Amino acid sequence: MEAMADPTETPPALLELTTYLLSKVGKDARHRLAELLAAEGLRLYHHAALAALADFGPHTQRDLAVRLGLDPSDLAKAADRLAAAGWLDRTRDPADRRRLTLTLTPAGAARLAELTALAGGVQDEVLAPLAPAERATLHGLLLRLHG
Amino acid sequence: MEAMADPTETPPALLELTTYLLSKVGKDARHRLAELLAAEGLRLYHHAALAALADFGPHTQRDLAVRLGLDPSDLAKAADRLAAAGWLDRTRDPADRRRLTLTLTPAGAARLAELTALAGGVQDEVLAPLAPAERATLHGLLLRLHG
DNA sequence: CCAATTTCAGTAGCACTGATATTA
DNA sequence: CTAATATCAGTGTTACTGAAATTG
Repeated sequence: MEAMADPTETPPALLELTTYLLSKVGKDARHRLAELLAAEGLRLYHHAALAALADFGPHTQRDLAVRLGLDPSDLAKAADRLAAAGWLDRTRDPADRRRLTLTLTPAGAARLAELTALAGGVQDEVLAPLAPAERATLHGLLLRLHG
Repeated sequence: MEAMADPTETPPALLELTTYLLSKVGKDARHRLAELLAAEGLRLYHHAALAALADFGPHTQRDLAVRLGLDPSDLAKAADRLAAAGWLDRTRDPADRRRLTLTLTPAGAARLAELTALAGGVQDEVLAPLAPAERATLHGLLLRLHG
């Protein structure tokens, strides 16, 4: 007796495209983390913003938008959210009163650690099919593509 | 003299996350192909729909939506576009007149070949930093994650 | 009367545009 | 007066929701 065809099977022509797999797997990973963050009223770029402030120190809003590839108008809203939660301080630059400087607070650093742990959990799920050495290989290849 | 810090550099904490890289690289690949397709008035799911019909034969709209993970209402519009271009035939199932069966036309098969070539070109760009053997490794790992 | 398929209309989230106020 | 920064309001696209029409 012949096996029933899987009605959700992806077309082989697409599975042969590495870019299709990249897009699909990446979307899935992003979606999973976004769902967890949404449950706490946060978005992926909130995490990215906190990480950037932790790794590179204080930024003006403009500089942070450039670094993260976000629109300045969208970052303004994100900074509102993060400042309201007490995770960053927003202070006028005395030398140039147009600029707002964003600085991570200790509470923000603590929150960042939690979000990073959350992201790590999602990563363990997504990469579960791979052995540790394979994960390292994948990571190295993706780093080269990201550059 | 110390080198100037790159103001667009990604936070290391994010670069250490494989899921971040997957999401970012995947988004970039999808975006590039989507732009090329948009220039011809097409979306990624148009390509996927044609590929599914070529690989698995005729589908009802319902079945095709399930296979591609699209919403049936969105697929209806996509089928409109593809039928209007003559790339698929839409016929009522005589046995169940609720169902519309989608069948790829020769013109649709020809168009699919063009779109696949387009996708291959994007893939060559995206994967340019990798040697052929590395591309094969990446592809194999992504296939395991996709399952 | 209920369920499945297709289709249309409308909603929420997200990236982007344009315009404005403030300051250099 | 021009340019830069931050902010606000609005647009277009995408994915999703709800409902209607047809048929089983």
